[in-house]
Amino acid sequence: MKSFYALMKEKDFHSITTAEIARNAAVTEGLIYKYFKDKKDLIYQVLNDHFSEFLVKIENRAAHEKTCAEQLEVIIYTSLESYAHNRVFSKILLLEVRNSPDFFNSDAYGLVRKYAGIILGIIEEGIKNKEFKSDTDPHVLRKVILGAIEHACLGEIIFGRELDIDQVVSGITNIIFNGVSA
Amino acid sequence: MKSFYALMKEKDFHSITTAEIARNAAVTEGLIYKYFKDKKDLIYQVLNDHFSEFLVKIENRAAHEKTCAEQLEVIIYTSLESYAHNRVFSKILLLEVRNSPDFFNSDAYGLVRKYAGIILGIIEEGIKNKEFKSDTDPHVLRKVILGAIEHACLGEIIFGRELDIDQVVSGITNIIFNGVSA
DNA sequence: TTTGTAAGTAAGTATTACTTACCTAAATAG
DNA sequence: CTATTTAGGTAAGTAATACTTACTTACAAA
Repeated sequence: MKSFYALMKEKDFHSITTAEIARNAAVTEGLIYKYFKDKKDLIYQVLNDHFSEFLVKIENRAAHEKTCAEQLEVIIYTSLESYAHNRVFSKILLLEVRNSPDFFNSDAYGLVRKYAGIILGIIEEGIKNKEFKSDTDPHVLRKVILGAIEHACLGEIIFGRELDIDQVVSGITNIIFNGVSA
Repeated sequence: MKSFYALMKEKDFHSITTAEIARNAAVTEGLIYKYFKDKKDLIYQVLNDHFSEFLVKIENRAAHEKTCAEQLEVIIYTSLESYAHNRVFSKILLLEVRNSPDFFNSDAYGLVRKYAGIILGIIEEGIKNKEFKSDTDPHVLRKVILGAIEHACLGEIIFGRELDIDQVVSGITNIIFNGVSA
């Protein structure tokens, strides 16, 4: 996993060969298949590890905020920060696994659902306690938040562009909470 | 291209073989490489065709709206509609091409940039004519819009879930224009 | 009538994900 | 203290598949 992770820093999944992973880890190719079902399984497990850590961070930080708006803001911040600081993690999650159907049966996808569930819970709570407008569609708001987070990272992941996290977070939250209509 | 397109309806890019594409088109494998640099080039050209049509539709419809808000709304609507009605198109664009660096040198990517440019132009116009708040960050607003559109389609693309376009469009525009804070 | 070019084929080749059969060492159980 | 299971590891395959090469055919234009 370490060897594969290191290779993912430099190139995309498809152009990393199993021979390369093995050589880099100073083992033989066959050994990979003692621990992983196939090459894809390897990427899922790496993702799983990083997503676990990420989730813990999210939950801890959100627990320290009182309003739902603040909780959402800290989740947006933490997500952008994690994606930006760990390019391999975000590369895997946003570019490499979505096109393979079996990802959606993996443990890693279970964590993604948990993450999405936390956000939905906060939104619903915010509507219930009148913090958010009652006509807000919780699922759509979640789509907007997740979509904004993911799209905001793409430039960084793909082109290596620097991302000004504070600026983007305040931009996103400002739009979502207050809207842009004058 | 037709043969490949038909196969993309049923399976993902990686599990479609060149042999299959050729057989399905009643030609030999070698012929593919007379017209396309490699397998990836085939997908880029299919995407390019569909994106061209999509762009025309976007531009036509937006031209009929007067306010910038209405223009953005019709773009969101048309994007969701196109993605939802053409699963292969959206599968290619959102799941299959982003992980290959050479996509970003393709003609198809040029069209994506044009699309993004149109949206940015409308946002900037809206800020200039005071339709949108002056502190709106145009690039961030665009990220939110594109992210929301793309994320909204993922469930449909990946799991084949039905998407209620009108509901999602009004949900997204309501959030973006008016915000969710009570 | 010649020639250049576009459309097409058949039979490769190299790469690469994955498998199989085997080996070794160290726990663990009787 | 021995016997046996099991975890860690290897070497040498194999099948599949993206892509290449050298050749053929048809036909439009010079």
